[in-house]
This record gives sequence, structure tokens and C-alpha cells, in this order.
Amino acid sequence: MSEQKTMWNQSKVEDFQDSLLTWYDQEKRLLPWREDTNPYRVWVSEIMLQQTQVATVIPYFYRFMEWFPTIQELAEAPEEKLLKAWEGLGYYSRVRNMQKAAQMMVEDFGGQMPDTITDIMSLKGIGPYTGGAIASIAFNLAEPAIDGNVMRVYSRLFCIADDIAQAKSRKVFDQVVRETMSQVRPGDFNQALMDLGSNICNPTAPKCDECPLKDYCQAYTEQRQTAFPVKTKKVKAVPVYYIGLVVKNQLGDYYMVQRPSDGLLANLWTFPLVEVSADEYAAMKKAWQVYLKTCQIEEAEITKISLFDRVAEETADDYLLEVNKRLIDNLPKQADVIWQTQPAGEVTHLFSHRKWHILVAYGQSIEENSRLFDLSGTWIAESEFQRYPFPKPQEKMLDILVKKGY
DNA sequence: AATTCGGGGTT
DNA sequence: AACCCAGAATT
Repeated sequence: MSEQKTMWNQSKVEDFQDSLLTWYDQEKRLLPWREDTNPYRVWVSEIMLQQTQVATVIPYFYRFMEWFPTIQELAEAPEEKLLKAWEGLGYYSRVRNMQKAAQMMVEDFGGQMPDTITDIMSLKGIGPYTGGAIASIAFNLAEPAIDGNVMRVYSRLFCIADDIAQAKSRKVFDQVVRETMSQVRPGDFNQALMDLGSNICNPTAPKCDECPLKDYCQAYTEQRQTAFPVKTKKVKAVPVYYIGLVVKNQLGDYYMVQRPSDGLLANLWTFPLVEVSADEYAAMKKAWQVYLKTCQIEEAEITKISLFDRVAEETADDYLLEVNKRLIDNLPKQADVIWQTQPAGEVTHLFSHRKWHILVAYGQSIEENSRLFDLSGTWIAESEFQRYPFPKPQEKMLDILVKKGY
């Protein structure tokens, strides 16, 4: 779109910086990673804060620093402990990349965070934003740290109409921020922009009357605050349908599998998930809803667990009403597992690009130890859950069982 | 340049 | 529901 020049003289730039920094000195949020500028703490906080709200990060930050007090200990940590530290935070490759970066620091940088922007940016998982944040906050280098907040603030300050969803727009903002940022207190300047973007210059209802930069803001002057930033919208999440296979054995252990080392929720643990078509899923859910409705009319006659083999052979009409035939047909056949004839519940979970729908099937295994459904899973006792990293959909499936009293 | 990576909060 | 968030790696 447009090449943006600030057209501010040196005096105006300095006044602008003073206004922002003075406001920051008075209003800055007290956050655990702001107690000092230790590069390790700054790094951990910045990785956690990628696409993640401050309030969410705080407890994770404390626990992470407790579990991995030094770069060396992070470099040597077992993966399951890493993932457990990240459980529920999302974007799990962040913590895997952090460990790789920690190992790079041990090997190439004396076990320390390097102190030049080039070396910092060479580390796994550290891109332009995070590199600039670490360089400026931990080492007082005059590097911009351009995230969604900063692009929103600057798009309003200078009425920059470039689409912030486009990668090429980043360099437009990079140039303007470099021209206007404090060379004396770059770390505080960058953090001030973040606090401003979070507390004042927010997306939908900016509090311009409280803003220390309103005298410098072109959008405010023109009363076009909500016209910025310009951002094209995202594509809708693609639906995916599963049956969740929840099997408990005589000891009360659950059968779980570890997800593949690549892709979504890599290496995390869940109940086995069997993908089904949208049509199959709709049929199973429909039969279930009809059943629930019927049960209410008949005052909640609970369907008992039935042997799979027996269910499959059953043909009597009054029995079929209780049996979700499509569900049973889609369940793996194994002689020592008996299944509930209706789903135990439904879980939905929205990711950035996928929407999972899971019908939860509940079964019991007669054998205490056996390999189920030709999957390389593991029987896990509830007392061992703290050792395994679970994603949110897994938590939701477990919640259903707990509420049902299974 | 577009897609793939989670999950929670706000409106 | 749609949108946002202290984004980076991969394709």
C-alpha cells in the first residue's frame, strides 16, 4: 500500500517518547517477569506470551521457572516434563523449540542468552518480534518488537492502512517504529507500547481520552480510531468428526495413546480417536438424541452396558431403540471389551484451523492388561495422570466420565 | 504468500 | 459467532 513517513521532526519524536515513557513509569503493570531483566526470564515470558493473554501466562511462568530454574536444566529436561509444563497453554512446538534453543545456548553461547540481535534471532523459536523484545528488554538494544498490539497502536498513530494480516506489512511498521522509538530506553518503550495496546488502545473501544498519545494520534484527530488496523479476516475452521474410545479396565485404569510426533498436539496423550465422516457422525448423534428424548418420556430408563457381540446380533425392534447401531458399528471389535450402547457425551473443541467434534463412547475391558484395538497404547491409572501431558479435548472427555460417575 | 500450529477472553 | 491476542516455522 503506502510508504509511510512520520513527518515528525526530532523535537516531536522526543516529546512523543517522553509522553509514552512517563505514562509507562506511572501506569505499568507489575508482572513477575518485570521484576528484573534477566534474559532467561525475559525469554521464557516472551515465548509464553506469543498469542497468549497475560493473565493466562502468569501461573505457567511461575511454575516453569520453578521446574527449570536455569537454561542448563531446561536443555536437559525430559520431553514429557516439558510438555507437562506447557499443558493447556497451546502451540506446543513453542516449548520444544525452547529446549532446542537452550541446547544451542549451552553448546554455542556458554549456556547464556547471546547479546546481539543476530545471535538471538538465530535461536529456534525466536522470530522478529521475540528477538526484538529480548534484545530491547534484556540488553537495552534499540530494536523494535512488533506484535499485534504495536501494529494496532501505530496503525492508528499514523493512519497506516496496510493489511496487518499480510506479512509484507511488517516492514512498514518496522520502519516507522525504528524512526520513533526511544534509543535510550528501548525496552521500556516497547513494553509501554504493549501496555498501551492492552489497556488503552484496545481493538474495539479505545480509551482515547485516557491516552498519553492522543495529541500525536492521527486517527484520533480524524476520529477514525475504529477504522484501524486494517485486517483481512481469517478462514473458518474445518470440522473434523471423531469417536473417542474411552476404555477402563478392572483396575480402573484408562487406555490412552500418544499422538504422533508431528502435527496437531504432537506427542500429547489422549483416548484413542477414530475419525468418522460427517454423515456417520450425524447419524450417531441423531440416534442418541432420539434415545435421550425417549428416556425422558419413559422416566430415564438407563441403558446398561451390553456385550458388543450380543449387541451386534440383536435385532428385536424394542432393543434397537436402546442401541445406537451406527455407533456400535463404528466401534472397534474386540472380544474382551464391552461397550455402552449409547454415547456417554459429546465434546467439541475449536482450534485455530480445525473444529473437533467427538462422540465419547465408553467401554470396559475384562482383561486387566491387553493391547487394545491394535493400537500401541498404555493403561494409565488416575494417580499417574500428573505425568502425562493432556490437551484440552482430553480434559473435556475426562470431565464427561467424571460427571457420569464412570 | 499461505498454511499450520491452542486456547482463552471479549463483544 | 466473530474477533482478538506480547508469532514462528513450514511449505
